[in-house]
Amino acid sequence: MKTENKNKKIIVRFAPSPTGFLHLGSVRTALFNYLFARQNGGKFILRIEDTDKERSKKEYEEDIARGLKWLGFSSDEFYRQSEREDTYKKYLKKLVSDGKAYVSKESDSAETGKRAEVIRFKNPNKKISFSDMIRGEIEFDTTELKDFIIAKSIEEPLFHLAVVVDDFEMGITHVIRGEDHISNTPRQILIQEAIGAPNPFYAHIPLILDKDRAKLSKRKHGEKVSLSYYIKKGYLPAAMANYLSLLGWNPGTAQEIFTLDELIEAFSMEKIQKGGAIFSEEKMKWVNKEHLKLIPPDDIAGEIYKIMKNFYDTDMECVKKLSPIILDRISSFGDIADLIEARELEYFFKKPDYEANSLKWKGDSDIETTKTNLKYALSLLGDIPEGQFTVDNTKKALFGYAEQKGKGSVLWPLRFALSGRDKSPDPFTLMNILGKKETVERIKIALQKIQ
RNA sequence: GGCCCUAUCGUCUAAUGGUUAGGACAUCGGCUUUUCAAGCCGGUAACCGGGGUUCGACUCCCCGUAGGGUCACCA
Repeated sequence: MKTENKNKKIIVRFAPSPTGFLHLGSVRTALFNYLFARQNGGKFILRIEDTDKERSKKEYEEDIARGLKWLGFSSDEFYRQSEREDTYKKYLKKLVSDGKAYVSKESDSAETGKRAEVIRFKNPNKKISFSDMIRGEIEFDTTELKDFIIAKSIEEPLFHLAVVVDDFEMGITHVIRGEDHISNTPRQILIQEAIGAPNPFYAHIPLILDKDRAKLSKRKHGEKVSLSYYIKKGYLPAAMANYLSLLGWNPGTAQEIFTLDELIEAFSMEKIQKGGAIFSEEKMKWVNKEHLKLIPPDDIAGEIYKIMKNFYDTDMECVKKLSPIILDRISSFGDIADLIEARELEYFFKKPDYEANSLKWKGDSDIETTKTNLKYALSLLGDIPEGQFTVDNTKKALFGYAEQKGKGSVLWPLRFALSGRDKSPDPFTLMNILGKKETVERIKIALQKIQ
């Protein structure tokens, strides 16, 4: 049954229906199609399957286009099925006149609201088998499919007819789609045979599953199945593609972090998994963080600045200092807003407010020790010139004393005086960011609080 | 329920008849300029069950079991 298209240019298509926001499963289908096309110098076609006029919405089509653009999956051709009805009509007419399809009178249309007449495909009732590139030989007995409906009327084709006609006319060589389409394949092959179209190669990729091992569905999981949710969360397009590629595929090496170009290079159909894979936001966060590390520091600072300036009166110079400690604490840009909301960054912009008792290290018996240490630290810091408040210099100045008196006893009060929080970066980093003047002021305030 | 697909640590996966069953995420310990975060080091953790085939099965075959997909005038 295999068609002789080995030497032809590879042409694939991503064919979503605009009946909802771009779904993660669709994104991965698009990704595999895109990678396969680009790797083989083939064509990647985007085809909007909007034959269902009731459910198709322009905003969903726009969401699909926006998502693909964001991911960087450029398409070579674009089609909208709603604009190709003349073509389907031509095939439908031919099918009917050839006796391979017929207009069927339906009963009980009055109660169900369904049409009195539809076009049914005349099922030859035979066994259909095809070789799936991922699963191997699959056989169906089409008898149970009966004479299935291929169009509501000569003007209104349905899914199976439109798909087969388009794949034929567009010269699709490989149909790469979700496993949920396996059972649609025999119907489509039947139609291919009826219109004299060659059979494309098929590759049915496993589904993306939820924690309960069920298909990721909008109904059950809401916005988390939509790409737009992750765009909003500040994930990187390359990380998204990277993580999704790892769901149901592996490169055959230990490499896990890939740019899109590296993915195009490494991709292979043979390495696609057969079983469904559970989506893990945890691992995706890790992949995103790895991609974050690949970005030049100044670019990261730029992104952070864009977000920070909405909350604090700050400038690029300040953000560049803050950037490394923020990067350590986020896995996507969306986490920055969370950090700000949790007031984790507030003390960089405004003097902290806290109880004097918090300054005391848990190992010290009384706050007098805290006071002594803070005072002495202040004097040590005083020797460092204004512009040279680097991590190294402050460390050099304080460390001997800290080791002598106990690191916790010296360093904790210092850190707390600067941040006012139980959790923060270490005092040396804090001093470097705050600068000498602010550091000295905050230590003096701490000393006053103790009295 | 019919038809179809699938089955290795909690999760994503490697292994293409011979391995102490490997890696990654998560988790748990430890380390670090004694809070976090990040980083580094280490630990726990898997071949669904039963039959074959074979000198030898995670790997091949069969039967179970479990999970999933699909059964529209949606796509």
